[in-house]
Amino acid sequence: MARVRKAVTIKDVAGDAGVSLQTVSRVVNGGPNVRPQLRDKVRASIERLGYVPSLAAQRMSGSRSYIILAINDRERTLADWSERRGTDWVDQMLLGGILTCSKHGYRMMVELVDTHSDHVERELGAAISALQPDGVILTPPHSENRLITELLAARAIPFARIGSNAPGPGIPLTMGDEGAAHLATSRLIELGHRRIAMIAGPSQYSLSAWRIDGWRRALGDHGIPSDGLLELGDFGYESGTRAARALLDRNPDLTAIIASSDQMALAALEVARDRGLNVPRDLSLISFDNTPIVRFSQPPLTAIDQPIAETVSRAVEQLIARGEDSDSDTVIEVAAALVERSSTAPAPGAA
Amino acid sequence: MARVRKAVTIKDVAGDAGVSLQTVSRVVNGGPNVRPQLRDKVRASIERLGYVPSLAAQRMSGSRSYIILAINDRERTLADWSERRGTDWVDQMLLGGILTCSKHGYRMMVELVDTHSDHVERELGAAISALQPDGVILTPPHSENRLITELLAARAIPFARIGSNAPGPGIPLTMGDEGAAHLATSRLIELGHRRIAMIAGPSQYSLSAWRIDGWRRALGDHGIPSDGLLELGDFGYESGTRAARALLDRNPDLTAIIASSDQMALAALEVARDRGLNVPRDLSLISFDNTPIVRFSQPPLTAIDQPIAETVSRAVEQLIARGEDSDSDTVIEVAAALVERSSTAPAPGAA
DNA sequence: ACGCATCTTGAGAGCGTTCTCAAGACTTGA
DNA sequence: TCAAGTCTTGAGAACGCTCTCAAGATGCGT
Repeated sequence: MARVRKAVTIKDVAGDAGVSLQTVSRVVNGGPNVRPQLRDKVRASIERLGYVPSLAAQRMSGSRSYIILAINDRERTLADWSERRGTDWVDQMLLGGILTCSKHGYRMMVELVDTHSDHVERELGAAISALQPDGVILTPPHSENRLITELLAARAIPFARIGSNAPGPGIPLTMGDEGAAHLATSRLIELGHRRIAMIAGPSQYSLSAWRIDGWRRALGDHGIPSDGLLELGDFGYESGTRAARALLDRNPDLTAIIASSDQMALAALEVARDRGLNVPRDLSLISFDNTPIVRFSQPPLTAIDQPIAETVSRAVEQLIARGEDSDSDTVIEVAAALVERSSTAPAPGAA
Repeated sequence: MARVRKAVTIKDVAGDAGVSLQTVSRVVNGGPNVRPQLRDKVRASIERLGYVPSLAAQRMSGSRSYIILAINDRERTLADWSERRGTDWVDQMLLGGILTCSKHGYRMMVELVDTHSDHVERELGAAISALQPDGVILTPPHSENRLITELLAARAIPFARIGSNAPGPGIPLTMGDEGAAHLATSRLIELGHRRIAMIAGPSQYSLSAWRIDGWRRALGDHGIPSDGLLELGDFGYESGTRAARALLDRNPDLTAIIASSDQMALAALEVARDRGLNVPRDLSLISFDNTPIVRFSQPPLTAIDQPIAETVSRAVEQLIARGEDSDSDTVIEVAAALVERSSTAPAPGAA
């Protein structure tokens, strides 16, 4: 019926150590002015009783809630999830976030929000009111969603925008998309490829443009034209199939494709297989994301590893460190790396 | 500096609607005795002001925290994650849980606990003290970890044990492992297979034994012996490689393998490929889990879909519905399904 | 030694909500 | 019409913590 063992409160500790609540609170929060002798005594009591402050009570009195909220798009996440496609952003955010949060005594909560319509304000607003998080982490494409950023700014909730380098409220972080695309493209050029196509993401994502820029720049570095070598997808498998077919139809001499997501890359892999093209012998493939699925395809794909977890981790740290005034103009950039597996090889007929 | 727009509290609503705090509280919580006219008035105020109760304050006063905690093994999760193997249990728990929680106004939090050593009590205890969750969900093998179940029982926190059918405190739920293994094995027998091996999970998992039982029972149904056809792994890729090799070495006439995890199945797939065996022509393969990675292997694997999300969802519902006294003797069983893809085919030389 | 600043400690209020309990309004039955 | 309920509403305490502020203890310069 009633709780068997009532939770240990600060009062119990105070009684046990023979001091006031306030002193215990100071010790717990690392307050500056406590005699070492008393501090040790209080610490011993805390240890003995197994006292851990109640998050709820801390939130009630102090200003902090020790909660960082990660926002994800509900529709997209649920679709990916129910169709067993993998929900990498959510996973990476959760795990990257949890680790860094717990290092600072914080917790991470994941919230799925319908960011499509004007439900945003209602849903995100409700989450914020209920949780009163100390910070919010936004991922593309929500990082640049005016409705969201303005809501957060209006409520004075510190937030990080991943995948955005635009000025404005919040802390901007990027994952070096331009550089990563440049790196991947350069690597292919180095392998002798000259006809290198790009299956990019949808245009409402800034990172789509950055990746296209990086690809174009690498080609330009070597005076290679990019005409007819660009297709847009929506990161999903089907769009990858369509894009790969169009690219291959239009460019019979194509020897390499860079896809802006693992799903699209795997789709391209299947299109190639259907057409009797061997990857990597006839066609090299590089994908973006490096989620678990590309490790087990045949062949395993060379991929740009999106450092989502690390970026989220950085975001969490910034949010915690800065507290209230969290706006920043300097973009934090976490570099992406190229993980070479077996879907890339020298261009056919190249040295 | 200070919050720009102070959060809307129940007091604001009370003022706006011209009633007492208590009445607003009653309306919010669906209390029984409020005049319809007043209720509507209060609701209108809530709507207009965009009031959402503070979780922290609710927890402070009422008995509930509206938080369900999902426990996962830190070490295992982090290993799977940092090596990009996929963290399916965490994903499924999170998403299955979030959906059902939010349907009831609850939230789900994921906690990584070092369940290896005696850190359990410390870490889990701390999480419980800090969060004071209304319920905890345990997954294998922690569902049967005495240290954990006793800690939860002692603190009178309702909890669900997924993958456990043993008596004891908490709500037991299983995913029909015996039946699923029986189903998979029967299907292979139906396809003409007679030499069907099993790569099972480690013995500290009850579900390992259940799956073995189901496999044996199906073989027994048809008078087929199982000698020399069982290997144990640890669910990981490397263990799958070892097991598949041993099995194939020992049984040259093997035509089918059931693996107790996707990782082990993919390992078996590679072992087969190395030995020049075509899957499914020479060797059929069925895995357990049905995580995203098996959809994109070559060939895509036939798999038992572990209904983790649905099971977690059921667990959440039970936890919420039962409240305080959550012990149950009747095991809730969520059935697993067989998803046929391209790694299964009639046995070589069969009709 | 004295006055003043600084360090250390504690008392009391307040955070937003729900709980308990009491008071008033409204029924119902005779 | 009156007594005895039942509904409806509100007042005040309580939850566990941190904040503000004040008081006592200690240290410093002269």
